[in-house]
Amino acid sequence: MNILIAEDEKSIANSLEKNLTEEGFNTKIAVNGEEAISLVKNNNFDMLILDWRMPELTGLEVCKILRGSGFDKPIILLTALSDVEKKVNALNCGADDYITKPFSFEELMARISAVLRRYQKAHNIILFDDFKLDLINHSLVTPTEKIKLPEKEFELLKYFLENKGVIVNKETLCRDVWELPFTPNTNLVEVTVKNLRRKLEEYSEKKYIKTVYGEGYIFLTE
Amino acid sequence: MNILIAEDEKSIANSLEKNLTEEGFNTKIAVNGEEAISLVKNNNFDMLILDWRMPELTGLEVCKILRGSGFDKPIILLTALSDVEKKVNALNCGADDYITKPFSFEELMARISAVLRRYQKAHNIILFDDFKLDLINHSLVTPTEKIKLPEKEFELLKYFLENKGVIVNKETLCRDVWELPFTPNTNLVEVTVKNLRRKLEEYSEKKYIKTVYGEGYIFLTE
DNA sequence: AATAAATATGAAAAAATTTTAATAATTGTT
DNA sequence: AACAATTATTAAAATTTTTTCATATTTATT
Repeated sequence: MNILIAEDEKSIANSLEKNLTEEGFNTKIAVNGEEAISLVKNNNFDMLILDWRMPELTGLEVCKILRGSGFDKPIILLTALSDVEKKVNALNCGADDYITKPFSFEELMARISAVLRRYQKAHNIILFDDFKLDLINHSLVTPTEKIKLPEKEFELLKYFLENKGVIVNKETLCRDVWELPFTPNTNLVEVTVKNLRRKLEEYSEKKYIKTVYGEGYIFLTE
Repeated sequence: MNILIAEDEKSIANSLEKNLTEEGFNTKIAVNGEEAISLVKNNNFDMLILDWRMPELTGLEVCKILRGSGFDKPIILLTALSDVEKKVNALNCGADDYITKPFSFEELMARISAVLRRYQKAHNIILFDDFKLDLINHSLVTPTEKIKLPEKEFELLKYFLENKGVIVNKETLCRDVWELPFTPNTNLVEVTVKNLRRKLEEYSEKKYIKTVYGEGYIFLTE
């Protein structure tokens, strides 16, 4: 997950970068609007955080320009000003949300989560790290290619992503993914988990699917 | 495609029914709001056309009640009144569109097409007759069951539905559905078309896929 | 360390899907 | 009606996916 932070105040930018990095995001900082636009052109960001008040090109103007050129990822605008007209203006220029300084990092994270959730739902995707699960085409989209998954592997990965960070046991998987009325006396879950693990390993050295001995599996992105 | 017409003026109701039937829709008429609500409860309509001004329960109130109880199909409100406040009110109560009398049937049809297109896109489905192609689960949903389609049959049916009423030839299908760089010297298209025809025949006596000799296939719903 | 339970792995069997190949049937032209 | 081209159908071969089965490996407990 790649986030661009466009913020001319270095202390704020660095603090945001530090906190977002700790949450598992990859971040880049642009110190002004022009640099932001240039970075967006040359990178694949999943969302933008734009400070409204920057010299030369404001965050709002960056937002307008990017939306005008077809950029469709989530944009959050940060500003010290707080009135309804500004907010309406921001949203009319294509921002997805708008946060007034000062704000807590927790609030920013909640807003980020909300706009990403909305974006994923609107586009029928589930994002994790640099991957995207395409719910329409039943494909895993990596930075370099698009792999059509066999149906059971797709369903299993989708289930894990919808239950990220939660232990799911084999009985639950048989019921919910396989839609079986009872758990069979064979290890089809283990084998399919192995096949999915193998497939993910082709594209990342991270181990996303962890076994919790005696309990089940947990999908983790950190 | 099933449409409910709630309209207390018999001549209007009958005229709408006649015209919509000629366009291939199945229609039912409710003469008042109460009957409309009852019919919605006992039928599976794909959309509603509600006259705003009916005795007792107005179309607007029917709309509010149904939306309140979770009805999520498209609703078009008809009214003789024409002012912005009424329109905002209708849309705020969950109507998808709003047409002022008098209107031409052509305009109504255009509005119906627009709201149905929006509904299908929002729900990731393609409707045809009493069927629904579920683009997320790659299933054909009939009035009685939900059939998961093998991938190639799903892709072929989706392609036909996206090109309804248009002749598509075998070369195009090889390129767009099979994603082949050239047309093979085997009859895989014919065989898959046969398989899909067979599957549709299990659920309808209508022949949707017609062969245009020497040209290709055309998917028709009438 | 020994033991048992749980899980991972590899191979193969079973099932499903797709494609190929052969031939029957249909269409259009002469 | 004869002929050729196109399409439909059938069966089987090929391929892919899913599941089963056997066994290796890991985990936890004593």
